[in-house]
Amino acid sequence: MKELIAKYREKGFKLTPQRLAILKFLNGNTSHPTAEDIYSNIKKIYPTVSFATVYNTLQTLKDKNEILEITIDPQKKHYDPNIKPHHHIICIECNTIGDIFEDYSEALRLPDYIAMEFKPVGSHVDFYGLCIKCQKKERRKRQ
Amino acid sequence: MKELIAKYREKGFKLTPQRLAILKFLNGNTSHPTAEDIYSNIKKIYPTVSFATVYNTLQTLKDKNEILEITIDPQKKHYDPNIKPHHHIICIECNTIGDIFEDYSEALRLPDYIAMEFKPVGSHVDFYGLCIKCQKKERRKRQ
DNA sequence: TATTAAATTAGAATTATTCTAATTTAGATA
DNA sequence: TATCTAAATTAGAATAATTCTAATTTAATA
Repeated sequence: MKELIAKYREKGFKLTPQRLAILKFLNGNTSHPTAEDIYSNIKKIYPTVSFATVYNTLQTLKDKNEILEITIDPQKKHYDPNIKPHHHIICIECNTIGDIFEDYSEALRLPDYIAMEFKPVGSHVDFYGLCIKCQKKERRKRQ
Repeated sequence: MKELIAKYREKGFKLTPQRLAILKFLNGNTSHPTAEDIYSNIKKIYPTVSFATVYNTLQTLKDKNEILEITIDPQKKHYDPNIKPHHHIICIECNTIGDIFEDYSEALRLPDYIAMEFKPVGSHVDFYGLCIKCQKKERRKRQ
């Protein structure tokens, strides 16, 4: 956490307690929280925190390339503090998101006809499926 | 268009003029319209059409597997009448979406550790990049 | 310690989407 | 062809996610 603080101060971040709480919450978090998730967690410690602060901080972190915004859930955005390029799988039942650390970039070549229209800068694979919990629920239902 | 009508009537669709206009608009459309795009287009012909009708029809079409909902633009959903599985590339400047007809499924194997947590049912690749128009704009800016 | 640019806040505004409940209508049936 | 009814349409309200506003506070520097 010490390094975290040093790191953000270095980047010109003004380190407020709210912001620090958000950073702490995100640090190493693999649950892909939404803004709402972050807000309600921080609110426990700083009951006056506002959504604006959460969104502002997320925006700043995005701008500084410290978090990824994940567009895989049709309902809302999720955030991921792991900025190493990776992919995701979302459960079509409960929307749980899992991380996939696998480099598919070699295989993901664009066909020529589209390379003429777009210059790619990156790619991301959305897998969708059923998480283990929802698989079990499905099985129970079917019996 | 004749077949289109027959096809939907077969499926138990009640064919109202508004709905028909939506079907017509979507048929063969590769622009990945949003609900708003569809609404404003239909409104030209049926000025009293409501968003509810557009969303209802989209929902029905989704249920009947006649269109795909695309979650690639963080701002809103896009719709695609091409239900053949394919992938997309979105311009990070103007949000234009292009289709990529390429089967990557062989390459997109899930690593074991995640296959234990999720049973995959599908996948979709989001490419992001710059469309040709925005590439040109960028070049102009840089000069 | 004073200064100030940046951050926080409550709450309003905006945008996308969904819901409601009254009305209309397509298509089946008599 | 007229009647019936379940399904579709509508205006507008409601909801949910996100962004904006403008007044206030504060972290970090000088």
